[in-house]
Amino acid sequence: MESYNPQEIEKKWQQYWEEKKFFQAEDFSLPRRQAGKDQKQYLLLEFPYPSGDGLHVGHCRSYSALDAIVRQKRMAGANVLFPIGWDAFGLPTENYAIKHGVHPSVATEKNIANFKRQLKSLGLSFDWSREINTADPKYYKWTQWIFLKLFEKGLAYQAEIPINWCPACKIGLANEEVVAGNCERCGAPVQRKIQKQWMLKITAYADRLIDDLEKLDFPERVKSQQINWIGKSFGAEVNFPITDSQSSISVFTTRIDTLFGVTAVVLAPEHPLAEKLVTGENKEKVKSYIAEAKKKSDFEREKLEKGSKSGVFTGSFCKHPLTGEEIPIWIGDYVISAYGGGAVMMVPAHDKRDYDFAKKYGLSIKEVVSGGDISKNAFVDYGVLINSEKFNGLKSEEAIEKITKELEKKKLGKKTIQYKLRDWVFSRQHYWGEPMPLIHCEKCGIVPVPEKDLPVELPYIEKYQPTGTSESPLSAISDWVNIKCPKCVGPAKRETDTMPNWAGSNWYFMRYCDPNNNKELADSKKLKYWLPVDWYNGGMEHTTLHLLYSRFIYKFLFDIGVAPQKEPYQKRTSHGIVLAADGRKMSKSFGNIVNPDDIVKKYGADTLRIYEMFMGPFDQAIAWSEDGVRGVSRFLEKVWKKSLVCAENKTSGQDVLRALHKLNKKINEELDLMKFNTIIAGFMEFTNFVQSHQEGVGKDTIEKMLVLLSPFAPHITEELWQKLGHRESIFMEKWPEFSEKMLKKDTITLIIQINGRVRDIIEVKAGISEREAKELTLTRERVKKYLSDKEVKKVIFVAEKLINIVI
RNA sequence: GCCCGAGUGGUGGAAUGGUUUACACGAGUGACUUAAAAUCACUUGAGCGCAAGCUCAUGCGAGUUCGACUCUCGCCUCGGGCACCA
Repeated sequence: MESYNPQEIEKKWQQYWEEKKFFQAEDFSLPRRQAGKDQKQYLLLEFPYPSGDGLHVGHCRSYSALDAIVRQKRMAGANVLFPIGWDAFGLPTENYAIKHGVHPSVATEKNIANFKRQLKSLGLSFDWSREINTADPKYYKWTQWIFLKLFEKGLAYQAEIPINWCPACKIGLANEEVVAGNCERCGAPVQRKIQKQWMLKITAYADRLIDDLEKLDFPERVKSQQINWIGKSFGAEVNFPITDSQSSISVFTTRIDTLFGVTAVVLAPEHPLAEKLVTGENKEKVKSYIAEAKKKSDFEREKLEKGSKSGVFTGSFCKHPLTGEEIPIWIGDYVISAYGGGAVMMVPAHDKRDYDFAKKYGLSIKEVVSGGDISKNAFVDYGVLINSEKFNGLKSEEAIEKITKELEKKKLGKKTIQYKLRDWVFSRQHYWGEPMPLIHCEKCGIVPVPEKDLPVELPYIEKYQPTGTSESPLSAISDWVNIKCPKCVGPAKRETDTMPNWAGSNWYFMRYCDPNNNKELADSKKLKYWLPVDWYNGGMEHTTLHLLYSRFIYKFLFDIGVAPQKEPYQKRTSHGIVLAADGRKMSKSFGNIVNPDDIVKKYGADTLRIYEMFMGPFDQAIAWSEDGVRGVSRFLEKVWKKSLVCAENKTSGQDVLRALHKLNKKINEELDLMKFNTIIAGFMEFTNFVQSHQEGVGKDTIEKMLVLLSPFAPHITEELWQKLGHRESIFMEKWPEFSEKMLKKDTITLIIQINGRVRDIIEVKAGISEREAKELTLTRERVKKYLSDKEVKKVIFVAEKLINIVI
C-alpha cells in the first residue's frame, strides 16, 4: 500500500483546484448544483497586514476554520465569496524600511509574495482572482474618493489636538509606540504636543451605531463593548457663575440629584479658564501644576492610581446655581478635557473619585442622598434626598427630573446627552499611507483635488525618514507639494498628511465585490448582490476600532447612495489567539514563535489545519503543542490506511452506518456553531470505530466519510477520493444529509439511580414505559441491596435516559 | 480602580439539569524487532481493599433540586480589555 505523503499530494491538488477555478465566486450566478436556490454567501476574514514576520500560526487557525465552513457551504450548494487581500499601508513597514534602508513599497511587495506563498501552501480556498492591495493606487483612488465625499459633507475637518511627541527622536508616536510613558525606540519620556490634525466626525453617527446593533447577529460581548465605547449617557449641563466675573463654568453630570452636595468644581488642566482663574498668591503653584500635568502623556494620566490623583486650588470661586453658595474652583488631573467640557462638579459624598480627592485635600463632604455611611465611603446608589432644600424627600429619579426643570426655568442648565465616543483622528505625519487629496490655496483656502485627478499618487522617494519638524516626509518634496490651485490656478500646496491604515480597511470588503472597477468604487448591482457580508470573523481586539469605524464609513456610504444597506456585516464571530507552548504570546523577544512553514513541511497542511481546529474551543486562547500536532498526524495516517483497506469491502453493517449518520449529524449541527474541536473528535471516534469494525465497513461508508472530512482536510480526502476511482473532484460532491431513522437503536442504556446516585446500568428496549422500567429496576440484585426494608418515597423517570428511586 | 471571561485528571479539553472526565497528548505494560523508531493491544482521576466493591473529587463556602460542572448567593484565584467618563 502506498503511504501517506502529504508533501507530494498537497502541491498537486492546490494546482489542480487553481487551474479548475473551483473557488472563484460568480457574480449573480446560480450556484453550481442547486439551481433555483440562488443562495449567495459572503464569508469574510480580516485581511492580513503583510508584515515581515510572515504568516503566524494564529492566522492559520482562523483561516483554516473559516475555510472549512466555506468549503462545506459550497458543497451544500451556495454561491460563496471568500476573498483575500492585503492591508498593506502601515507604520511597521515604514519603520522596517527606515531601519533597513529598503523602500516600503519594495518591502511590502516582498512580504506579500511571502504571505501569498504561505497561504497557498495551506490550500485555503480563497478566490484569488479578487485579490486587492490597499497600497495599490487603483485601490486607494477610491479610499481618497471616500475621503473627498466625507470632506464634501462636512464630516472631515481639522482640529488642534495633542499628539505623543518624542523630543529625542523628534517624531510623533502612535499610542502603540509609547511604552510606560516612554518612547519605544529611544526610551525618552514622551511629551504632549499640539498638532493640527484631520478628524472624522464619527460622533455624528453615535446614535445610529448603537441603535442598529440590535438587529445584527454579533456576540453579546461585542455589542456591549461597542455600546460602552460609544458611551451614551443622559444627564444635565449646569452652569456655575464665576464670582466677580461675567463668565461661568459649564459642567456635565449624570447625577443632578446630588447638586446640593457640590463642594467644589474641578477643571481639567487644559480647560481654557484654568489659567485665567488663578489669583495672585497661588499663581506660581498653579502655573507649574498645569505645566506638569500637560507634560504627562495621556497614557500616564489614564493610569493614575487611586489616591494618586492630584489637584490644586485656583484661588477663585463660583456660585452654586440654586443656593448661591460660594464654591471653590480647583484644577485636577483626573478630569478629562475631552469629555463633558473638561469640568466636573465635585460631590464627594456620592462619587468615589470625588471622595478620594476631597479626603486628600481636606474638602468638605456633604451628604445629600440618604442610604449610605459617608464617614466610611462614598454612597453612589440612588436613594432619597436630604439636605436639598425643597427637593428633600424625593427619590433620586424624581429629583433628577425636577432639579433639571428648575435649572431650565432659571436658564442655569439643561438636559443633555453626552457620548464617550470621540471624533476620529484621521491624519498621520508619515510617508507610507494614502495622501490626502486636498490642496491648500492662499486665496481659495482648502480645495479638494478634482475627482478626475484621483488618485493622488504617493510619490516614490528615496528619503521617507521623519523630518524632525513633526511634518510628514512628503512636505520635503517641493516638486510634489507645490501645485497650481485647481480653482484659481494660483500657487498652492498639497496637503502632506497621509491617512491611517484604517482608511483602506474601512471599506475593503466592498471592493472585493468588483475589484477591478475603474469607474466607480464598485458596481452597484454587484454590491447589491453580495452585500451585506453574511459572516465576518476577526479578532476581539478590533471590536472598538476597525469593526466600529468600518460600520461608520459604511453608514456614510449608505447615506450618499453607494452602500446598499445600513450595516455592512450581518454576523460577527471572533477567534481566540494561539499562544506559544509556554503559555505566553508568541514573540521574537521570547524566541517562542512557531513558523507554519515548518509544520507544513514536516507534517503537511492538512495536519496543521486539523490540529488548529482540534486544539480547543475556537474563541478561546490556546497554547501551541507540537505533541498535539503529532496526534493529529497519526489520525490522518489512520484515515489514509483504513480508507484504502476498507474500500475493498462492498457493503457496510448497520452499526457502522449508524456511526456514520451520527457523525454526519454532528457536523451539520456543530459547524455553524464553530465547534470544530468536537467535530474533529467525532471524526477520531469514527475512525477508531472503523478500526475495530473493519470487516463491516464498506466502500460506501468510506466515501461518505471522506466527503464529510473534505472541508477540514481537503488534500488527503481529494487524493483518496481519486484513489477510490473517482474522476471528478471530491468538492463537486453534494454535501451529504443524514437520516434520523438511521440513528435509532433498538435498545437504550438506562441509568438506575438511588437517591440521585448511580447504582446500576441496564440495557433495555427503546421506548420502555415508566411502569416496565420500574418493575425491571426493582428486580435487580444491586437495587434490592439498597432498598432492603426501606420505603420507596418517589420514583423519577426520564424517558430513554434514567430512573431514580428516592428512599 | 472599572468592565468582561474562565477555573474539570499529569496536560489541552468534553459534558448547559440526568453515567463527570468524550477526543487527544503524556505515562505505563505487553506484542512485533537483534535493537530502536513506527505500529498494534491493554491500563491510566484520587484514596481504601486480595477481591466484589465502597468513599471522595469539576477553585472555596452556602443554597435550590429526587438529582448541580451546569441554576442562585457570597468569596478566592487566573486571564483578557479599558478612555479615572463625572
